[in-house]
Amino acid sequence: MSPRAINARTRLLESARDVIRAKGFSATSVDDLCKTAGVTKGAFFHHFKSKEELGVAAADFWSETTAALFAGAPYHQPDDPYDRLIAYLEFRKDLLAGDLPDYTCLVGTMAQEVYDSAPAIRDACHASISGHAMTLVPDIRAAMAARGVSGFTPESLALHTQAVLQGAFILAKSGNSVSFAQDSVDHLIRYVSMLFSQSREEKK
Amino acid sequence: MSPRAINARTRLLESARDVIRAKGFSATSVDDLCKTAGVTKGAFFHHFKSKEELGVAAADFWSETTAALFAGAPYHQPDDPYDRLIAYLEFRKDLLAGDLPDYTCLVGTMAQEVYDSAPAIRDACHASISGHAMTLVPDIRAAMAARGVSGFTPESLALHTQAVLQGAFILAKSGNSVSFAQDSVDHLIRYVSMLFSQSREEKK
DNA sequence: CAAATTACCAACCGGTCGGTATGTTTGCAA
DNA sequence: TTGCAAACATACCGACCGGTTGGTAATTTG
Repeated sequence: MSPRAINARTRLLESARDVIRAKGFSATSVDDLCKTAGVTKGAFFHHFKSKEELGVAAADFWSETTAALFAGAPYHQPDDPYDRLIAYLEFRKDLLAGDLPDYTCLVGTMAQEVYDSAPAIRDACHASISGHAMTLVPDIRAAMAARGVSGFTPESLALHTQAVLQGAFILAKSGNSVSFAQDSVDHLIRYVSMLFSQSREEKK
Repeated sequence: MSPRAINARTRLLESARDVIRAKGFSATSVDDLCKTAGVTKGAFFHHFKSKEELGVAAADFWSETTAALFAGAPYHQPDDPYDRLIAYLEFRKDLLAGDLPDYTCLVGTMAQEVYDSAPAIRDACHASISGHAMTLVPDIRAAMAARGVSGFTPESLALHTQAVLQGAFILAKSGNSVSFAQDSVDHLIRYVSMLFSQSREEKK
């Protein structure tokens, strides 16, 4: 790929990431993206055969960049799987900074909009959310085993953390304040810490 | 208001409720709504001065109809506030039936899309979510007092339940399966039951 | 009952949408 | 140097968008 190609295609994907998070997928026009990326419409349709294909590519791009972000994050350092899980949630809470469109989730936003009109985008969004959740499963499974916790699957708890985060974004958007999201993540952290607390044998 | 008016305006709001939940706000055209409601575009702009005003009216309509639904629901019957709270969550889980667009939340869908392009709609959505959440606060507060639970506000827990539900809808849509939502509500019920379990004094 | 108001309609408007047709430029290989 | 494909740019299209128009029919009001 030539240097020019890297710039145009990548800049379009970065523009999609930013503009779609702010305006939504449907309300974002191809011209919007071209203008933001500083390319022409011809370049757009050279790299993506349709707006829908860009949506899929944007979801995949999101998967890759967020995977790199989380892989390099410090929450993997604790030795205990449970501590790593809590550190992950604290890390997610710390990410709730800056302007609203900067910390919300591209694929959560898109999935809601296109789930019945663009199945390909929806599937890419699901793969992104689910794929990220699955990175938590080994630690959840190990923590459950180490502390004798049962009654649910590791996968369901991993997905539940993502559900809380997605819901927290919606509350933050509608209420126009990040504090709604922070409060919900606090409840999630409390839930996980209670799930794995040593005194669970006390439950009736 | 004349019979004719009731029909056209209400049918437009009902169409908005159904079509927007399926396609999203931006992707829903005024012509779509008119065709679904069986009225002309002139009638649409007679009742609503803009598409945005319809969005606000649809959010308000949603608030009213869901308030009536929950007011008449059976989860208010238990004598204990905690039991009522659990019954509410079970009721929400029972509502997860039928096709996806039938049980998802109109205002959660809209808020995500329009939060920076149509503040009036966003505020109406927030009022709807928040207003419904606040109906849970008295029971949460009473349950906290009765069982000596503290460490968070009743309001934050009420909003957290809505965050989980909104996030559950996103997972259900992206994964195209209601089971994702049901699993998350199960985790929420487990969280609430642990919060108010009698053995909480065991916590370290 | 006449006047005013509301409810509604069909046709239409300027503008924007996603997408295409047809170039021109660039980088690289032979 | 030339050939050639990929990487862009320009100009444009038909369809559709939200919204407006001028008008008619029904209802309410004094």
